[in-house]
Amino acid sequence: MALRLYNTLTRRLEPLEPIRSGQVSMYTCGPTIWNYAHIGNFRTFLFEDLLRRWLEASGLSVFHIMNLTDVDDRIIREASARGTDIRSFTEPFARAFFEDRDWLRLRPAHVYPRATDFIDPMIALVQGLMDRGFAYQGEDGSVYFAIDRFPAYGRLSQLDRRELKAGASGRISADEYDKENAQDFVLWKAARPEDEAVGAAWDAPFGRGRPGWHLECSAMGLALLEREGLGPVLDIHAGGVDLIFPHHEDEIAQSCAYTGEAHFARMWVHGEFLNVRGSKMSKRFGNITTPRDLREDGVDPGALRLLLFQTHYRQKLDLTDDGLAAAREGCRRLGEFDSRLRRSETTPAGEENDFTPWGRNLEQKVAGALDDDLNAPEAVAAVFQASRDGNRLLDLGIFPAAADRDRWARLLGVLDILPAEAGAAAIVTPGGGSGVAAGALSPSPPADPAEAEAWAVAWAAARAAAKGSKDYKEADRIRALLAGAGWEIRDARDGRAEVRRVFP
RNA sequence: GGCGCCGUAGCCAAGUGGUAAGGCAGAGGUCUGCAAAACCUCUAUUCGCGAGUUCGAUUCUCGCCGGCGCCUCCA
Repeated sequence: MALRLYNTLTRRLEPLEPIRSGQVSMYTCGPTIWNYAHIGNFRTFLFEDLLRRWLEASGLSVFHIMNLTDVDDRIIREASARGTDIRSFTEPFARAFFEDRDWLRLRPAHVYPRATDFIDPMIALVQGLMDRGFAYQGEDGSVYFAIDRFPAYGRLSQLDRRELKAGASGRISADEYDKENAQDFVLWKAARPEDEAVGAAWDAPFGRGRPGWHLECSAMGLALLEREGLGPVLDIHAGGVDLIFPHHEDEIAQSCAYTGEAHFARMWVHGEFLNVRGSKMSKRFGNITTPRDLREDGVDPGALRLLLFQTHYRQKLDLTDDGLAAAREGCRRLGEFDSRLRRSETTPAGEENDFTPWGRNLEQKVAGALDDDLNAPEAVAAVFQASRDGNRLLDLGIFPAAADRDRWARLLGVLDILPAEAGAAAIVTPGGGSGVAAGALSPSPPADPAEAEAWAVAWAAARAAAKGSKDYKEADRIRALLAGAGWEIRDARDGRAEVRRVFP
């Protein structure tokens, strides 16, 4: 394992050195399930997926936690407006999130803790912080974290070096709560009638209320680490750049003040934002794009993964139609090569040919790139290069050994950027047709998929016969007819032809 | 006001103190009856602009111009 990652905590590339040899604990901040997660959220999840996969491909055993935030202001507001409770309101969005996750081929985390299932650990954490003097109760009944009692506060975001402009973001009114210091953050929010109405209030020794957002991740992370016997410190904590401050800063303060450890996570990694056509996704701009939107537009998840991996995770990325189109074409090409490689003849094991260095080279390039702070664009470049070189070797009649194929499959399995719909091909041999005369075939395909394939194959055979008698006009007519119905014909050099369904 | 990021071919995007990966698009070619697919060749003497350090800078430093993010519950 030679993976180096950019650690936000030190602002340097650092080798990943797991606390327990061979094992990595990873916590990634998940979605707030108040709506459909958008493609920006998923860009972060996608880079985390690559990290997860690369750790596993490197032989590490990963314990991956992703939380679902199912109680917050927006959820309460929306549940309230619909006259329902927060659980019923969030449930469909949790399901939608898992659907989108699967569509984008994200490897499922080992646990998806929901905030409302971890109220007890949260209360214990707040109580512990109060007992240790890090937290106090305001006159409004809410409990706050006193940042001036935690000297390390600001280390992650370099807050000690910055001057805060109160309310600069315009997102929060500074005097909404009763705090000692304007920068103190809330751990436990005293219950309001609106909270009670939607089931967002719980009893606690310090008063009825609900958890603050930052508290959730600390409490769930620590509780799950303990349950798994993994100690009080995470190896990796990841999220989007916007979470550095205040979310992750606050998590560190709460967790470390509670455990007494120097770190909540040794390595903090953050992914950059995805913009859509030049601007940040926001309701105001009406440019929220979700995976389901893209799916409806016929975007292939493999192409989308390819597109996002063609830019480094710490670089801003603009999602555009041109980019999607380009990725779709690149993805198609990789898919063509992949199926060609799978179907090719094989060189016996132990016999070396030009495919042997091909495989070694691919492996070395991809591993080198991913080890270097997850340089996916470079890994993708190596994959394209291998696909071109591989096609050339196959053109020359040089075939891969099983080991070469396995290498390709394993490395592609890490990136997972092949198209979803490959379009199985049926081979038509001249003379081996069904014997059905072209005149007897229907010009339009049957609805049933299996019958449609038989129909296409029969037409292809008829075309082969026409070609055999040099009736090119008829052959071209049939090819056009099939194309119109969504079937593509490719003639091979040996006179055989392939028919395959084309997915638009 | 504070902290920070970015500006590389028509578009997207890696990268290095020693002279520019990869993808898409485009042009020509090989193969083919013609296509498709695949492959080959070509497409930035140049990395926003200016100055400095250096034998040498796209890569380091400073300034400028342009775009962007965070600054208390947004991935």
